[in-house]
Amino acid sequence: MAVTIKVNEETFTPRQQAVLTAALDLLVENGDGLTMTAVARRASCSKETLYKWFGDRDGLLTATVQWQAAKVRMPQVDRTGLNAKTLRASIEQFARDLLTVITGEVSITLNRTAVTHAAQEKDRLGNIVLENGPLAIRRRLKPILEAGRDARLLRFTSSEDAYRTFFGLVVRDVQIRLLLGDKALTQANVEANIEADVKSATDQFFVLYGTKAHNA
Amino acid sequence: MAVTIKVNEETFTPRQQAVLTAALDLLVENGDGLTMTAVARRASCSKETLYKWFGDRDGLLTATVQWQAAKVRMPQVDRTGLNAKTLRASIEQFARDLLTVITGEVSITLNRTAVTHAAQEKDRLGNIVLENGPLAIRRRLKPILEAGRDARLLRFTSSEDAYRTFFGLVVRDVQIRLLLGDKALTQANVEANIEADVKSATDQFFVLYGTKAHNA
DNA sequence: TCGTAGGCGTACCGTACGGTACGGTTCGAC
DNA sequence: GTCGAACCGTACCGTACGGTACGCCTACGA
Repeated sequence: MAVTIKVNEETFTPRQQAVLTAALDLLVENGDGLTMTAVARRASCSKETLYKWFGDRDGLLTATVQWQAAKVRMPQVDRTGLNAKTLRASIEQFARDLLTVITGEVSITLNRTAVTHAAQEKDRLGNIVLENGPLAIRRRLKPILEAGRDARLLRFTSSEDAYRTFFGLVVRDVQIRLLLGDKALTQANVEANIEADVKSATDQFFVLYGTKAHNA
Repeated sequence: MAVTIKVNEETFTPRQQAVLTAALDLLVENGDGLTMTAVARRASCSKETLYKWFGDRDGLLTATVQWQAAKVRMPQVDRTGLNAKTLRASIEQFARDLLTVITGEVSITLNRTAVTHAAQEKDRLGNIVLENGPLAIRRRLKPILEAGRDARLLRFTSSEDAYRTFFGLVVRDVQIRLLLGDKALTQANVEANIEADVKSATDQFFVLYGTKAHNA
């Protein structure tokens, strides 16, 4: 099925990006109450322009989500000179990036929008978010994990399973609770605990998948 | 802040339950395209009756979600005669229940609805879903975990952390992918793997939190 | 038998919003 | 200077939907 996501192939003009920014801002503020009129007013452009550029409301929404989601760029971790210490540092970095992203206001908004979209038999936004979120991390993490295995620092049969376990250990119930608007999880609250959670998740991951050599 | 959720205190009449069933069906089918007219037609009742019974659209939605969510009943596990074998069986049962629930069509629908709702500054549905989903499991699992610790079968400092790790190991990225409409995760696909996932998650949980005595 | 309550079906109202049309303005090309 | 393209602002249209009103039917108690 090969979901192909066009990203920035045809870059948006600065003016268009300003419009997308306005759309995202409204999305973050008012949730799904995004109306074409509101975007036009916020971006000081005419509705006609919106329709010319993005086709229809869905097109604008898709462009916004795609444009924002593509901005999430996980720092590349190099796999040269891999040893127990650098491996752990890399894993920790991935955990940190993952937690930082999913707890961000923008990510929450995009995920909510995509979930709402998916509730109407449309999976387009969902795919975009998946592709630029979890799957992006997976693409980058897997090679690291496999390098770790090759260096006899990790042990697993399926790197897919190892990745998903990592995801679970890091994310736990944080994302779903944030998406559901759990008041007990304030932004500050979560962010303050990120470092501890990162450390804890990494530790647990190494307990499950590390070899004896991993804490050399 | 003590979020109190009234559940079935004032039970719905059979007729009302029929209406709620109709509403849920529409929710599952059409996603968020739930209109009062559609519910009225489906339930063969008048819109006026809907408004008399539920106040407004939000009230109907809330009643539907609340009523359905409360139906999710995790089988009670007794903590008498706790030993390594029964503890493992209990944990496995929780994992199975959790996975079964979150992969169900109804649960996906309710969660999507609640997320959509949360995108509009309303956390009411989110709280209901949280309360009857993850938190319900937590309430029932924690005593088991603590009993396991008392019996020196488990070791942890915070039962809250232990619970959340359990949640992560079991759910991993399944729920968010389902909510986002990931086509790669079909219902059948997931359900076929539940048993393997349950076993795997339980094993990992015991590796992390079990004492030497746990596999007696 | 009559009155009343509950409820069905339908018509109706108001509004919000997606989408279109159009006049007016800016600006660059020639 | 003139033309045209791009675009702003606003007015406008059609429709979908939340919410209300009302006429009619049925059941039931006096």
